[in-house]
Amino acid sequence: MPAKRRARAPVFAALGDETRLSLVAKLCGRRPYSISQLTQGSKLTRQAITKHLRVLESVGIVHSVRTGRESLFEFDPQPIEGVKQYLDFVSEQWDQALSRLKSFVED
Amino acid sequence: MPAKRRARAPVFAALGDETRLSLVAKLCGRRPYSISQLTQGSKLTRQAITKHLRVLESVGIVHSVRTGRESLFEFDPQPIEGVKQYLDFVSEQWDQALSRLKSFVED
DNA sequence: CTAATATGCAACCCGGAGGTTGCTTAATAT
DNA sequence: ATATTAAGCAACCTCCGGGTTGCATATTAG
Repeated sequence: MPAKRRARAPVFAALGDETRLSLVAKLCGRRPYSISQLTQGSKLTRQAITKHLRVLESVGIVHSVRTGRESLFEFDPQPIEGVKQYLDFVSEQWDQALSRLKSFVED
Repeated sequence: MPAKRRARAPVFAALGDETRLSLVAKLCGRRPYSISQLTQGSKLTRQAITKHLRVLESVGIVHSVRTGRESLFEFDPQPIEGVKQYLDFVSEQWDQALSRLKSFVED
């Protein structure tokens, strides 16, 4: 279980950036976007966006396929699901702790 | 909505570290821990642990109360819940995208 | 064939994150 | 009264993250 926790930190870290969060928001809603498309509207450089995409890719939130002269990025849900499980675990532990406290006070 | 997303990046970032994840895991399960207690078993210095706790505190995942000569840290669930909402949003968008793709293919 | 477009690669900058050590101060135990 | 124990503060170090610029390369448009 702590092994799983260890594996999740990088996913959280990858989500810990505004730019990457907005990339995820775009990619989870529609099909593949090219790097240029994802750069449109951003104040950042194409290279900066590329770096962010590689970070997301490194933890499996996204994957890329090179087609012709452009590389298309697509969302991948698994890591997000994993991380949600961890958060559910935390919430559950907390609820149980509250329950224990409550029954202790009532005695 | 993008304003909310902006506010969530720091929470994800705070969770994007193994040490802090394990601190959260401890704190969400039982009541207050002092800094010394949280340092027990860790290979890190008390000061390092303190810094991590301050990071968690800065995004509201945890709060501290000074009692006597020790300061006790306690878990706070709200930021985690907020972040879960964001992840649920992402999952939902993705599911909808899949649905649209499916009905497109079926036509 | 040539120009334009989409990326990749590498060097470089800067600031902050994660960690340590050393010293000080406050509270409690003896 | 004194020794311990719990923390806070500050300086310092190293390394990586986020960004940029510049140049090279591969596709595709005309």
